[in-house]
Amino acid sequence: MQLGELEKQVLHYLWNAAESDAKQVHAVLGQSRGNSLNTIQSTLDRLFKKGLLGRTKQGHAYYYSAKVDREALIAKLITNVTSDFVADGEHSLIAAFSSASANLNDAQLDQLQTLIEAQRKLRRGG
Amino acid sequence: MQLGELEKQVLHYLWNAAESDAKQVHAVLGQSRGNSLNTIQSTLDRLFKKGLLGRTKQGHAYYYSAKVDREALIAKLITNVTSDFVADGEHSLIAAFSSASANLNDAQLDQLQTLIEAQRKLRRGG
DNA sequence: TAAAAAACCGATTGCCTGTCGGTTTTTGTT
DNA sequence: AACAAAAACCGACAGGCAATCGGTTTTTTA
Repeated sequence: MQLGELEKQVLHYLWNAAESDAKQVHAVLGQSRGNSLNTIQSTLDRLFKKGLLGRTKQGHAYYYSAKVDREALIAKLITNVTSDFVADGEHSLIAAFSSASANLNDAQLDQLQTLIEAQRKLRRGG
Repeated sequence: MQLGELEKQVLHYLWNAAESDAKQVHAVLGQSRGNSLNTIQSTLDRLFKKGLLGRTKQGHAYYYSAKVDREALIAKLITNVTSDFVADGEHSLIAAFSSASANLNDAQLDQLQTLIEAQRKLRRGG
């Protein structure tokens, strides 16, 4: 699943704003980019069809909100883009880590360590 | 940088085979897919232009070989696809892990832990 | 130097995002 | 119910990229 520039901007917007209708998104993004309201509408619709946004009709218009948060999207994109290169049973994140660990600095390594510890604690039931 | 299906297959092939010319790649991949030799040639050329393959002329034909290994490619793809969603100083893998950690089983958690440890060891110089 | 092999060029198809105009449907209001 | 306004929906076109080759040029080799 490929994300275009406008699609990314819309996602960013919806991660920081309350659920919005096309008009509102257009007021913020479309204006500066010179897009028509229709363009924003199409983009919202495409993102909805991709499962990245949810929507409910409120009053007269659809209100859109992000269905996946930023972290989940990142995880999803990583899985998508790497799945053809990781073996069965191998978790893409782990494969990814083996590939990229050298690019993490010490602080980031610590951070990951902490996250793992937190996850373990959760599983121990505490 | 978007990779097509054939491009991925070619990369896979070249990770496991000695450097090959278009003819050889075609013999293995093109045959089964019903591609013409030209198609394979174009694909090799595209991958070369993308910097993913290297090539040298030996005898009468170019011999191609992978210029990036699987792990490096995975890392590159991850960076590409996530860069618009991670802040400066943040690493996409860590963001991804925050959201996906719950999906890893205990063994995978251990595996990651081990990889981190290995990376630390490397940095200590041993 | 001529035949064979390979490289290179250009064109077409198909898919996806961006972009909207125009039409239909929905909604809210007399 | 009728109508105007708002929004959704449809369809079309442009631009970019991978896949796909036919055909021509260049390079090799015999």
